[in-house]
Amino acid sequence: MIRVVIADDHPVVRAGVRALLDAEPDIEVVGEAATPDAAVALAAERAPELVLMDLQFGDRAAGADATRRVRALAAPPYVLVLTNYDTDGDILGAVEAGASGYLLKDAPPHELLAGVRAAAAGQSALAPAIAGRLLARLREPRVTLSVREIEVLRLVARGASNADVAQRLHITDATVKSHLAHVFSKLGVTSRTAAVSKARGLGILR
Amino acid sequence: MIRVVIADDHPVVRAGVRALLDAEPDIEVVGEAATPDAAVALAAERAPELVLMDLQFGDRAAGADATRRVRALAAPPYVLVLTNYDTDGDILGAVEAGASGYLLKDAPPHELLAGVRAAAAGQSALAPAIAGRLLARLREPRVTLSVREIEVLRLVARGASNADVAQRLHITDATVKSHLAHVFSKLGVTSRTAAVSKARGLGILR
DNA sequence: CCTTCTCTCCACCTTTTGGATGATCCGCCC
DNA sequence: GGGCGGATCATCCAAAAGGTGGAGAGAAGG
Repeated sequence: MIRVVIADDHPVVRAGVRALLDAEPDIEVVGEAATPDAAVALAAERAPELVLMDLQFGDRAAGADATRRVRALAAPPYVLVLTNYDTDGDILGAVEAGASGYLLKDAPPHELLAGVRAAAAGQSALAPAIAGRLLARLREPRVTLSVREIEVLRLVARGASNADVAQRLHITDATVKSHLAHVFSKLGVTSRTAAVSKARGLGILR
Repeated sequence: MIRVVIADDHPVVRAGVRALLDAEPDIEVVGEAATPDAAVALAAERAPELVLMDLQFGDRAAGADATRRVRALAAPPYVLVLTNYDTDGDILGAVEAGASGYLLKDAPPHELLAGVRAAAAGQSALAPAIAGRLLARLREPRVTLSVREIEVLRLVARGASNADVAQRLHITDATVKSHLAHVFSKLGVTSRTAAVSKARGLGILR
């Protein structure tokens, strides 16, 4: 019997997953959590084999953090991430946090069940679409922006001009341009708007 | 007995809504649809009192269109929109398409049930958070971009220069600038990046 | 200790973008 | 038919953004 805890802030989704899992003779849902904190507490208390974790709690990507904390427990259950959207940043964050697998909510039920059984057995369960993305990511040279560069880019993404950014960060606009030039170079683009677009796609900006 | 059709591309969500509704003695789920087309067909065939419609099918906001088609049927069932995100554009589109109500998937079950019963009775069912947004929107002067303007803005959002846009749309860059000038004016901004940012916030761009 | 990075900062010059203004054409509505 | 808004283009000018190059400070590592 696979004991499962469901962590998702959407009651509808919890009910759906529970309905799907309860119909299986070898799977038992032993708890539901609506918040990351509750998820960690439940995982510690009920000691399930598996936690089905949503990545988006509220508007935050707090699921990755919760995954990390669950995996840090004394007898860590496996964590299977279940989410509806699939930006590269989310995936990477979840895997780094110790998730055993990554499924999309629009996956057919049999795929969900297969993922649960695989994860509970200690195997990896990646949705095919996700696996492809991860591989693509590995092939690409890792793009790392410095803290300052991200700071600048975030302001730019909100529509700030170089002068705005300079003022807000207490630097000259020449420096802002310099940071942006580096960002452009790293991202392989030639304009601020393109940089923002690409950074979004890479999960650097939300 | 309230007869309901569920339209959502996520099997998990369908199972969840069905589980919640099936537990009620006065509600009967008479069909599930995974695509907009299937939703319209089912609505015509089963003649439910109510269609619970997701807005996001795949990556498109095809739910609004499906809502419109359902409301155009001979004996139109009420449509209750059930979605997880709440950008202003989506809300407005759904209401304009003839939706009786708008609920969020993170709403507690009793709110969902209340919404279903209200909508089936012909009343309006708006989640409080949504109602507030709509009011805020009404206070603001209506921002409407023309098809062409959105087309231009979408390319700009991907990092295209004026020349790129001009080439892709087979117009001169003077025209591109003209369109963008109008967009800036309508959105109350002075730069392309700010326009993209604001348009995203308003739900004009995804 | 010295090299080598990275991050931060800045100045000069060129290209792109935005602002202002005006004009033509077309489809739609009263 | 006249008015209106959308789409198209043009020109001129000012401002913002991008390209290039360099310099200092501190961390990493031989």
